[in-house]
Amino acid sequence: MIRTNITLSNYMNKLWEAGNVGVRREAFGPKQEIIAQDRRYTKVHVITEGIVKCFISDENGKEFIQEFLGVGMEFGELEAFNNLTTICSVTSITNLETLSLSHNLYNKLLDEDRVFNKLIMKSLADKIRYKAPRHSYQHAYPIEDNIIRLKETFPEFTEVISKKDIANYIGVTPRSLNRALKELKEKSDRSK
Amino acid sequence: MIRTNITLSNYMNKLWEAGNVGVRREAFGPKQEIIAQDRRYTKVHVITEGIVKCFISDENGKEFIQEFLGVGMEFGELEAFNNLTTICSVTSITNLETLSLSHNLYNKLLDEDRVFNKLIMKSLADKIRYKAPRHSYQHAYPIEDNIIRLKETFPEFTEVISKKDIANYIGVTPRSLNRALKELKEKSDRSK
DNA sequence: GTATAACCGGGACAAATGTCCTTTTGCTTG
DNA sequence: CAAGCAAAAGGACATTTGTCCCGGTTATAC
Repeated sequence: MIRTNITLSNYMNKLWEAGNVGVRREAFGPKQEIIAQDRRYTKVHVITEGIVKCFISDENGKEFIQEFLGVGMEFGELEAFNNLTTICSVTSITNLETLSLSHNLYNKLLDEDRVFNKLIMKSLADKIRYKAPRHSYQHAYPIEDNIIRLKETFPEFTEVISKKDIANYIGVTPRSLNRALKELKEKSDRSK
Repeated sequence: MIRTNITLSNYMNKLWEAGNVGVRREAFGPKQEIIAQDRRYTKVHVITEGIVKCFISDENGKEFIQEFLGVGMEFGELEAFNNLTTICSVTSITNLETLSLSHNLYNKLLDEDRVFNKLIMKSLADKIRYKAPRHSYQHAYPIEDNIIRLKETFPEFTEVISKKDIANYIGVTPRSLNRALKELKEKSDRSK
């Protein structure tokens, strides 16, 4: 549920420690908007500490959470390839630290640093791999099954992430999520 | 709805014409399974002619279509990065021609051919960019709106792609799709 | 030509989910 | 400690979507 990529954060830290000009450490408090949807930016971030949510919101203000990103995940990178506007907003959930670099430097590293190039290529491929089954599963199964599944992969999810965000992640309303949670609880109570 | 990437197919054709050893042209009839889910393969394909559907199926045989891929789109590439099993099946809808290359050659080209590397990087980034808003939209809006949207981006969709596939693409049952189509028709009839 | 099978389209009902709104809970702040 | 606020819970009803099944059409074989 919360994705990570330790290999990449390790590598970024190494670049930073090597004093690579242009790599900057940034820090944010919780609930800060680091990237807004439909805007242009010139930086890529790699998370070194904390969790963000990455979401699309529509005209009615509804949010649909794409992913929760943890240590080692990058964001803002898609726009480094094609100079388009962002499709997601990115907001910190916890305290956050990132290493950021400009599109220019990012592309330069991709060109000149094979290890970096490979890491980013894998990171992109993983994002694709991850998304496909998730959306498929969400469509095909009722809410309850999705919650059970979440609990399995990430038991502490309610402690870190708000109910509203979880609902937006599964793609249902908070009301429906509650209903499902209640029914799950009743079922487990009965079986005791 | 049917994704393409002409720059990539052009480049692949150039590689092929240059007699690049290991790039092979392959041809398939309609409804052939080129890749099956949860298997291992050692080839990457780039489409040079035709359309495929790329889908996940669950234990109950339900299909969820991830994308329709047209000329210039690649498939089987994710597994070249991490040697895992496939997450999607890929089946031809029309007659199909691809240029295929082994994982080895694919990775070699990524390493040695900067133009190729950049093209693939962009292609991966585009796949991510494309998926996010699609699933978001499908969740947030009723079936009817999704159909209207399909019609706008791809008016001839019913002629090429079967009803069942369209339903699986939107993530609803054929029954629901029919209902929505009927209501749309009635609405347009009334306004005449 | 007729029988048989496969394939829609759609009716009727059931189930899941959303909407709206009220109540409860827990936490912050003065 | 009380007041105020934001998040969470849930009741009541509406809407959407799924499930099951039937009847009609088209294709196919003999």
